[in-house]
Amino acid sequence: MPEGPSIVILKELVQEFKGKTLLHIYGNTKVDFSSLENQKVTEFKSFGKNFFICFKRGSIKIHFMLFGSYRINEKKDTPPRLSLHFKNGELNFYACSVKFIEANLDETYDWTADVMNENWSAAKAKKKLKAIPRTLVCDALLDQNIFAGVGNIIKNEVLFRVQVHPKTKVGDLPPKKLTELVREARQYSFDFLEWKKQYTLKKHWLVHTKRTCPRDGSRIVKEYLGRTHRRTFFCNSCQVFYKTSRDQIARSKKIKSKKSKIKIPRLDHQGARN
DNA sequence: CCGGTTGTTCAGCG
DNA sequence: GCGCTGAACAACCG
Repeated sequence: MPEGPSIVILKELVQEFKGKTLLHIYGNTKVDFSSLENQKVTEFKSFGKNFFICFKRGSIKIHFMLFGSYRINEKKDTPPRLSLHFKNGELNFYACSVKFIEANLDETYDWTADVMNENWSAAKAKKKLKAIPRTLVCDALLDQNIFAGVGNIIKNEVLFRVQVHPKTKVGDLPPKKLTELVREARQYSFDFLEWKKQYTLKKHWLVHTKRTCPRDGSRIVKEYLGRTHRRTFFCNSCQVFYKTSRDQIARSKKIKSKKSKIKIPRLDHQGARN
């Protein structure tokens, strides 16, 4: 449920409650929302993996984390974290993080960072990436300040699509590849949205949970990579491990300064395959 | 029945 | 006080 496109689907599914008056709200959340009763839902919004139910006096922020779920006009057997009742139906949320935001959402979030948003800015994403050259691309794609909405599946699929090895550092990407990566993060998210709606998302996975590469038939590698050790699937022969010569020089200088005579061979710009 | 996970926060460490 | 890391949390599927 949790990646950005799934939240966009939720937003579309609840439109019948837009403008409707909240008659009753309850749940096992610690936050008290009773003051929102008899208030009208002004809007539903999404930012990355966050879902918002907006009222004049503030917004309920829902994050589904890994296990959250929802039901529209039906209930699950377990008690809801939050349940909203309207004249025309009900909205139930389970096992999710719930918060109340009083501040104006437009001023709280950088909407240019949301890959599903109409205000998404590829240029700003590139600028943010250039500021963190030593970060691995697999971590950069999961950075919600740069690619809000991108999750682990999208990360894996995007890296395969642009043929970049997950351990490549952001600063080692050739400029064209950087551009491609940023474009694909948004593009794949919209493909994800369409396939999810058609219930054919899994069928379209190229590497995520796969065992063989659809491109050259070689074995797909599964490793737990990056700062948060997330499941990463990739093809070692198709996805290029970029390493700039600058990196190589810096390393060889360091070694030389320690009186070592070992010469580090310079790699060309295409870099070494792992 | 157990192991694993589409994610984030936060305590505890150096 | 920072940046980093692993633990904790949660529910459902195979």
